[in-house]
Amino acid sequence: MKKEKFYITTAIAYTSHKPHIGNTYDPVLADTIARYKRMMGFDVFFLTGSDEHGQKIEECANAHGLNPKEYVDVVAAEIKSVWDCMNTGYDRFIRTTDPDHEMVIKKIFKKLYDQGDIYKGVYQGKYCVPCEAFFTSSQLKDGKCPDCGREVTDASEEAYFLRLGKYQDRLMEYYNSNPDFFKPDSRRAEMVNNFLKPGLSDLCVSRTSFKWGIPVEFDPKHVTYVWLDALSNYITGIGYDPDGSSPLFHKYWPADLHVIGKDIVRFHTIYWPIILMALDLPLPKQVLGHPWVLVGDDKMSKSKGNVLYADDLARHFGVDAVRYYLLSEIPFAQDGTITYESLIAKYNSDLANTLGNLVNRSITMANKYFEGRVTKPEAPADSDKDLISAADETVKNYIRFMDAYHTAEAADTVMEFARRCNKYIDETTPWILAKSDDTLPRLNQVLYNLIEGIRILGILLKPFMPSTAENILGQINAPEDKTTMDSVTAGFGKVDGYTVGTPVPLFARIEAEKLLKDIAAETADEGEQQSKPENVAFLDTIGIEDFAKVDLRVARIIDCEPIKKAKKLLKLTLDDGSATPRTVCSGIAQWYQPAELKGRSVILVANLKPAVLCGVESQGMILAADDGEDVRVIFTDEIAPGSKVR
RNA sequence: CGCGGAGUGGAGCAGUCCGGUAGCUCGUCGGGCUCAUAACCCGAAGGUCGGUGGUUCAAAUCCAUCCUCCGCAACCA
Repeated sequence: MKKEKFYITTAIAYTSHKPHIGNTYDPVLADTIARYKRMMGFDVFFLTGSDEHGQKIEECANAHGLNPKEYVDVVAAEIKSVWDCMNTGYDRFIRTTDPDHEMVIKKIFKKLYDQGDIYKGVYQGKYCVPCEAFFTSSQLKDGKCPDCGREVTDASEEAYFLRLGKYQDRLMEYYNSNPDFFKPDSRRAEMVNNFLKPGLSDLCVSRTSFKWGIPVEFDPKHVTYVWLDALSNYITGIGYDPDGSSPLFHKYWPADLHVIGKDIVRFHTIYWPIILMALDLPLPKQVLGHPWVLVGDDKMSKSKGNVLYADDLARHFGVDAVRYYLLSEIPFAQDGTITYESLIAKYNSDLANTLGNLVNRSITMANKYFEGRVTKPEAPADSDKDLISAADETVKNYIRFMDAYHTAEAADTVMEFARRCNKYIDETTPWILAKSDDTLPRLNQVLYNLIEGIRILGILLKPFMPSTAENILGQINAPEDKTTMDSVTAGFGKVDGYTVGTPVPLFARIEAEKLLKDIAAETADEGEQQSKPENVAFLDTIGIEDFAKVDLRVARIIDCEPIKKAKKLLKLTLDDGSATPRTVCSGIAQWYQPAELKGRSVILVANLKPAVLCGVESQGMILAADDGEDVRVIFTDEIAPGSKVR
């Protein structure tokens, strides 16, 4: 029988920095789904990789004194090693700098251009300078910027655009006829309301402002801009070619599942399908936009010092424990959190106590009472029926949850059965059965049921913890053909007998206090080198006359209030030494309360062209230091308003 | 009035569509057991299900309204 195919992908990781545990969730989740599908008999292709172009890479490379290619080689290798460390069994790790990818992107660009889906646009009278945004004439409100209502101006930069409007109705139809396209479904409304209903604006697919990208062949000033380049990895990675694709492509496309973070759902459910429609290719069947992994209540950030890396965690807890944590503790549709404390708690209770101890005590008893040998009883005892039906239920529920990609519920189901097995030991009291020869047959039966239960656990855990599963099945010496999903769906009691090996604890219990102390000591060492600002390239040298054009002076904050509707902005009223108060908007609301700013003096850029932000005119800006995560306003209290800053 | 999600015992979550004794894991306390990794098993305490008002014999669940948090969009001159 021909196997059904299953093509699964992850988002490709951006090569600007080493991926943290949140970034690592994506490939781990996809890997688990891929392993599950393989186990269920699918012919799986699993693609992951790295996204390596763009201005930011150019800047990062610059800051490290490397050329972009040298830089991405280093980071891509780092990403790959983290993925490998987490035991992700991908079939290809594609890099957007791979020659085959670059070649095909050029062809795609050309093809879409030739057929009129990509056109060269010029920002003629449709560019709002303050908003730094491009608008098509249909988007303008009374001929003015729809965002700020100001005049739009001519701009000279040209770029290529992908026509999206043309495909919008077809996309909506696709949503409607494929109710499972969005996972979880709640993302659908967000996309339809925010983007489809207002009408799609064309997508900019080229840039001239930086060089590190795939050149547009027929117009070398331009490089391909991120989304066309990055998204296309899903087809270039398996051999798409406008001039004739590989057998691999014909076999696996369309993708069955794109596993991505919720922040890029928009690109995968709007732009990507439209690119595919333009290429006349079938659309992916499902997009799973998973939530984020937070540390405590916060997003991970360098300056907060709360960044966790998968390889560090794996060093302390083992790869499988980290995988298990991510898969069982991150909810399907809500952000989850990870901390050392919660990881330790989960590790001890689920892995060491419930699962590890069950395996250990069962094998120990088999060795102690029967020298490792247990045989299949003739018929199950009445009192065992509950255990056996629990096993069957577990398998059924597990499959149901895994088919829906609800790994946390599936893991829960597995642990529930492990607990049921532990309870079974108390119910049957093997140590009492061992005291009399009369009850030895019953003892054999009990242990057989236990080992059989452990076999099922081992198989179900394969997608979650590959090496632990192998370890479990190895310790009970499960016959090769009885380590498959088929052997489990066939029902309980399909092994004739076991000769178990020596018990080796799967997960040693962790002493929380001690480990936390060690980790604290370790991070303290690193702390000194940490909290470096994000690498930003230095700008070209300017003359003093250029600097002199900037009118910097001291201003006192006489009033300060938040701007409703703007999360980041505070509205400052300044005394700049002149008679009239001046209004300035500043994006510091995350870091400063209005009350703590009133009365303080800051440095004002006084001759900056005014701009309207969220409906408030801002006449200048104030200076603040920004390391990419944290922001500190520069205060100059004690100096009179209006004083010159040089 | 931009769009959407969430608020349930100390913690993390389920239950809400299709009203009817509030459930799970961890933690705490008490007990049991000794095969096992101070593990395992049983039991108990702990919640006016964000507030208020309404519909109903009956509301965590339906309706209205308010509060708080989060994401997307906009916005860091």
